[in-house]
Amino acid sequence: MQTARQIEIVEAALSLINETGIQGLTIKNLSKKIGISEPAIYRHYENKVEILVAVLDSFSNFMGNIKANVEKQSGSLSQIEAMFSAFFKAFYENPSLVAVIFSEELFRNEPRLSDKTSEIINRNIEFLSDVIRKGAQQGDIRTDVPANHLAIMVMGTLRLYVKNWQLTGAGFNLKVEGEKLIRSVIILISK
Amino acid sequence: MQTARQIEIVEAALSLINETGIQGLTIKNLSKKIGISEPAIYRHYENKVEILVAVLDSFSNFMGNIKANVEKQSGSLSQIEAMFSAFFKAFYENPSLVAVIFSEELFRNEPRLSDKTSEIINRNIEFLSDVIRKGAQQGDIRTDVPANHLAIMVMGTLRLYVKNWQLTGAGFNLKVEGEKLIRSVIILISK
Amino acid sequence: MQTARQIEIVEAALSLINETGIQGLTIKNLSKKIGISEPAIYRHYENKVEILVAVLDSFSNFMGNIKANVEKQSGSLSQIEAMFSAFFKAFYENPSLVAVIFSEELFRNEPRLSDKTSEIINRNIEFLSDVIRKGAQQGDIRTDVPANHLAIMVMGTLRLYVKNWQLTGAGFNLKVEGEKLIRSVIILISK
Amino acid sequence: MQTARQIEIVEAALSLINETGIQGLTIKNLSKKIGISEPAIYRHYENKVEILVAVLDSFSNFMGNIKANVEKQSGSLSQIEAMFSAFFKAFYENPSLVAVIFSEELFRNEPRLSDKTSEIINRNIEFLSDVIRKGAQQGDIRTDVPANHLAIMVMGTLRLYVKNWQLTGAGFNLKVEGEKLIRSVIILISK
DNA sequence: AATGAATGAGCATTCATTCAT
DNA sequence: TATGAATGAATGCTCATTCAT
Repeated sequence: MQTARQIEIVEAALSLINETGIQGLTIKNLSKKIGISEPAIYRHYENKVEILVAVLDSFSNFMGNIKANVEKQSGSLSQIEAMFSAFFKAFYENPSLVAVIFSEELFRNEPRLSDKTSEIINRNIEFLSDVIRKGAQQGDIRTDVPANHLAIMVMGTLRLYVKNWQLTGAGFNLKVEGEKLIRSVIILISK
Repeated sequence: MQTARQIEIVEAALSLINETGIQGLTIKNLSKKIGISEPAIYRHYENKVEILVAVLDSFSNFMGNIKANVEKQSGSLSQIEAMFSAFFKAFYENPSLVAVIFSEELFRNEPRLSDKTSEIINRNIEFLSDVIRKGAQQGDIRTDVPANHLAIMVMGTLRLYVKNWQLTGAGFNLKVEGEKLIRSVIILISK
Repeated sequence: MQTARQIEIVEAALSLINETGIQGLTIKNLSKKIGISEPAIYRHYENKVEILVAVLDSFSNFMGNIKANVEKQSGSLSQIEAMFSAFFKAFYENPSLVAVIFSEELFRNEPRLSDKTSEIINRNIEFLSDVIRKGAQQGDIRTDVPANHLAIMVMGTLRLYVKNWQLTGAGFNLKVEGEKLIRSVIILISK
Repeated sequence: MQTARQIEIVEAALSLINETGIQGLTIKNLSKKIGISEPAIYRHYENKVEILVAVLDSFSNFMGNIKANVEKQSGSLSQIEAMFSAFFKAFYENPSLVAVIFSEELFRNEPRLSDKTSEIINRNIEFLSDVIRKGAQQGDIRTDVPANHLAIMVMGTLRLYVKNWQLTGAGFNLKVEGEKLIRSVIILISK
């Protein structure tokens, strides 16, 4: 379980990553943002890597929640639609998350972080593959293309779209425009 | 024009990024790799940002070359196929490039770098959109989905696939497996 | 008088010094070893110096006990023999003590500690000098060499031998080998 | 070979150890003493341990020189006498060395340093044992006590005496009083 | 008697960059 | 064209100690 301070630290880290990139996530900036001294941070997390692990874990949980909700939907296409919607909504409301999902390059030096990162990506693709496979069995999704290829396409589309949104400085309405993209994706993978 | 030393520096930077991530690209490491002193670097590039600009420029040129070749192909689907093939081949033979294409997160602090980065991404999507639009006009590519959506899907698929290849430590044959993915993509976007 | 907790702290400090050197004696390590919080330490000792003073005092007491027992022996040579024996036995059974006896270098900054340290050394030499002087008067110990010189030799021999034993990682049997050394020392100083 | 700056750093380290103990040997103090910035130190030594290694090496060389001179003497007793004399003279003129010879306790955490330290001690005892053994063969030194015991006694005497001199704050004339101690030692080990 | 939370001061080290040669 | 020497600013982290509870 996380203490209130730990949650506060993770949130501060998240928004710091969002504002200034991972490079800006220093213990000094973190402590300044929270309004405590630098050593105080170490009372709550053993070191910086542990904080990033917590950030990734919170992101992982957040993903898990989305999936849990998505699975309640009936029909694979509806599930994928719901998944995209949930993602876009979450990123729209909490842009900090975008920075995390694309921080893999920065975590490369620390095995614990890079492992967690690729684990998250793979779990998402795995999940999507399952959904698609079921949809194919039920006759909703096309079968002339392997399910894992479809999964990569769907996930890759999502990622690039969100990334672009971030690069434009949230220059378009991710929720609204995203809905349109979803429909295009659905058309493409439907039988 | 670039001097021999400048090219050497850019190449060293590229392979350093590949081996140790952007974090490992320090002037010290760079000079050690080339076998000159640290200040000597500054004889050839004004500062570190300038080196990264040169890295991105060389990547941009490399992209331009691919596109020029691709345009010689007749038929939009063949062009997309050729583009994918060329990408996979290039990344396969020169994995350092992968690190650069996903380094956006690290360039965020430096406007010149982040601009160049998003410019590269957008140019690629733009190019793909054009190709797709033409293909749609010629009746090769489906028209029930906007061209720019298709472009994002195609480009997003490519990116995520290459990223995954990198994350697995080049754990599968990008060229061979990539060809299969191309075929799936072609199936999806064909009329 | 010392409370149970105070004794516990001194003992923990002693074994911490033995395991990791004086550098490893931090309030954090100390509290971890005892199983209480860091501030709790300050309930029992005003500060770290006070703990070290207590450690030195306990060492001083331990020395005093040895001497008291030694003085019951009749004959100076037997007393010296007994003293050596007692030392070797004590260090053998409680290697932590060795670290303390050679920690002078680290106590230099704190006058209270360095004073206590040199006081312990001097008291030992003084004690030995007395024993030797008496032995000389009784005709057991040679008189062609000043008693205080003999005392330094005897004490110096003891220290270096114990130090070596520590440096070898208790690589030989201090009690058994020590007995042989005692005999050599006795031969040398006997009349 | 050492550069002028490296020698300067080692000497500054040595005198810093002498003045404030090993605890006072920080990069900050070191750079302040030399009059350069902290990072400048790292241009000349890779890290702090490397500086301490250099300090120990210079001490080791200094010991080697003494021994080389000592071996020119004819007769084991003269050699031991000369060795003591040289030691006392060196410590008297350069008290910083005393701090180093007794810093073992502080080097315990760093294997490279603790190894070097015990190597120096053992080499000295070894050297003395050899000298004594030869003296015994030539009939100058007593044979009723093992040579290595005599070596430990001689070396231990030296160490404790020098230590005491340091603890008294150079409160007596090490050279003059030392000569007297040498004579006592010689008397004891002579046949 | 004990603790969770916090802190000022300090530490070794790294970084991009500059300057005299 | 290159280098040895240097630096200001920063980084992650540790330490002994304090304070409110």
